[in-house]
Amino acid sequence: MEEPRKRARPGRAPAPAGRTSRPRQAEVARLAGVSQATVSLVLGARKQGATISEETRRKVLDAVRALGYVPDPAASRLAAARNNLLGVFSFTSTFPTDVQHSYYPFLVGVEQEAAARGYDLVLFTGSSTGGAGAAGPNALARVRLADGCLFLGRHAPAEELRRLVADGFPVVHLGRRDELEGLAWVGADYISASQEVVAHLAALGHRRIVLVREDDEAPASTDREHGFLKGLEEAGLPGGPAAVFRSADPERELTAERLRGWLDEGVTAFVAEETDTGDAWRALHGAAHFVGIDCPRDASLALLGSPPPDLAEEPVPTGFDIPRPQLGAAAVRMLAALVSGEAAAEPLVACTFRPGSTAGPAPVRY
Amino acid sequence: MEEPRKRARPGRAPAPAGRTSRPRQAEVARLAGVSQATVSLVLGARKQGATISEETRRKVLDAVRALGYVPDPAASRLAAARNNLLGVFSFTSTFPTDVQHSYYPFLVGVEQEAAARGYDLVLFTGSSTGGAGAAGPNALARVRLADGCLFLGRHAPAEELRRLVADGFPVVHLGRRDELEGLAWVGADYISASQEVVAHLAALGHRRIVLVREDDEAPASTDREHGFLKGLEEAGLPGGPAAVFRSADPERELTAERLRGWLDEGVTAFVAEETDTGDAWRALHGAAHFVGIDCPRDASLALLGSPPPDLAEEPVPTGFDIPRPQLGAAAVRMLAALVSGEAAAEPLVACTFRPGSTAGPAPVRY
DNA sequence: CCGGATCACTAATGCGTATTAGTAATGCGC
DNA sequence: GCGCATTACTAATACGCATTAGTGATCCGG
Repeated sequence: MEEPRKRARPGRAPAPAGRTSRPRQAEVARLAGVSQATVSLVLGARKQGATISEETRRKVLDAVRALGYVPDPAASRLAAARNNLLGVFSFTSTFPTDVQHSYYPFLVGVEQEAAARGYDLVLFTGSSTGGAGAAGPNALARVRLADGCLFLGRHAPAEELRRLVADGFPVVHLGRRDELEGLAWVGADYISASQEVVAHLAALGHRRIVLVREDDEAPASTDREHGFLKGLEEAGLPGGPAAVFRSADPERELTAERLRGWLDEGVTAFVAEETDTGDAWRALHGAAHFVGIDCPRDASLALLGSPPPDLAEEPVPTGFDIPRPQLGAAAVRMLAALVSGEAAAEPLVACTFRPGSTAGPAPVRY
Repeated sequence: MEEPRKRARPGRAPAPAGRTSRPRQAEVARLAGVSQATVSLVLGARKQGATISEETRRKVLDAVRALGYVPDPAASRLAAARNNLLGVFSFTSTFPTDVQHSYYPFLVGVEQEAAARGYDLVLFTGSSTGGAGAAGPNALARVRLADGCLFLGRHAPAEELRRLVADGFPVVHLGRRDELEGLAWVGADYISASQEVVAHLAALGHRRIVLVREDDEAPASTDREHGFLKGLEEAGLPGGPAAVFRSADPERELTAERLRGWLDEGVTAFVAEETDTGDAWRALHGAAHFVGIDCPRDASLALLGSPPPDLAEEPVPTGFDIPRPQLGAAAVRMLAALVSGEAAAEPLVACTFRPGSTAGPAPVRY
């Protein structure tokens, strides 16, 4: 009878005998007198299924301790088909030298929430993807090594994001982003927060309020205007285009004369939006100062967001704070939900009202 | 004839058909019309062995791009290879709410250097209690997923670090750490920097200089003292215990009287070490102010490091800056060297002398 | 035109753990 | 004492990639 030709065994070269490598589940199993599968079951502590006798469990755990067994994360993650890695992508450096413009406040929340859920974070930057893979149309390909990815900043290229989303790769954008169909995002609820600020002013007796905003169409701007107008309506105050001033260089600047004009018309409160540059607030603040307004007494000011760093020393503006850490945490929650296929989490995060000291009772007119 | 009983096939449940999962090498191979092994060979670009025709290589790479294939890091690691990931582990939160104590400045350099070398960073958060890594005795096990790991802060548990090192896992500690045999580290060269500051003072004519330090034995402290004394010796100035003052509560505080005493003895320059709290500098600065010293004229002050944030507004102290980003970069270089088995890189990073305005010519004594 | 060498690839592993089908052993009801 | 459940395990995968022995094919020298 023809003995089947003994095929040689390809594959990995045998490990060098010298080094005592760290123990595997197989060694633990041998020592405990059980099978490798049993060791895995004892250690896994899975919710359902297998039942293990108390004695076996003890034997296994003793062996684990005796050998100092530590599971190999690579193997665990491979077998579980889950890396427990969440990507964090920012097109610019995640840690820019200029701390002011960094994503630091978001990362605080991202890190916490990720840690709480047992995820580790992989940091990708525009430059890092250039290292491993070409920075071509597939610059974002490398993020696929994670189970899902969080995108910071508005510079994430739409085409590539679309591709990831289309492939079913879990993606969450930090900051509202509606133009991209199917892209999950989390953002701050500027509408409610702005509305609340107006309500506050109205409660203080202000009957005419003007919003100063910049002339762009970012969602963050339109949301604030929306909330502002909603707040006016709710309080039964005059809204409409007259209540909103769009500053634009050089035609329409927020001049001292313009401010005086408003005051003469009976406007007693002014609201500025927050932008990257803080220009709206700076202009409003500057004009008010120039005109010589005694801020909480003659007229009230409010800021829909936080002041720019250079104005941080001034009296705290009435307005709201964007809870950046919570935003980061919410983004992680949503990403985790997508990764595990659960129902999507809440995309909007509430801002917190900041009383500040630039708003007071409306001046009494005789 | 008895057909051998068709044994059912245990193992993993089939993947849910709905979701298009990330592409595998197998899919790439199918698309390119080659075997999975060929894909691996093309992508691996290993030094020796297999030769691949130019055409096949092109077909494979095209397929890789078309599918957006990215290797699974866990699988790569398990197959005893690299995954181009470097871990960053901090026992405390990497992004603490308190920005002052953050590792941010280091991370700036870490990220840059890692990106430049084609590595991505994985943030392993030590504070993670739930989820994947229970905070038990094996909190550090997760880092083995990466090719190597950088440890920040002095809280990394020695036992676990020792274990990693013993297993030959590449580890670099940011900050000197001699007590752990075989642990690689990078640190700032406090000795040379301190010596340089003393040399500067000596060149300005100061003949008696006193070091004010706190009463602990951290390497950062002893190094500075070492460099200080070395500087004195080099300049032919009196050293010995009398030149060093260890402040300790409540017995030995840096009082105004003590300072006056030194001045009377002919001391014309004072040097403080930098610590987490900045207490040494604060005490020295405060006492000098209290005594009414006109700083660069009556006596010179120097700080071996950077001032605490609350004293940042004061005149810039003469001393040196710790180049934190460069330290981070150096740590990555060393880690990369360990990972690739090259010769170890330089562990010491030079500090940069900061002229400042608190040191001037020694006052002339008549 | 045949033996050996080189080339270009593929088949068949192994890495260490998680999962699941299967299987003895025991308990239980009637 | 026979079926049926339950309990407590184990055998046999699969996960995705790297590695290596092997296999045709082609080339080359004599």
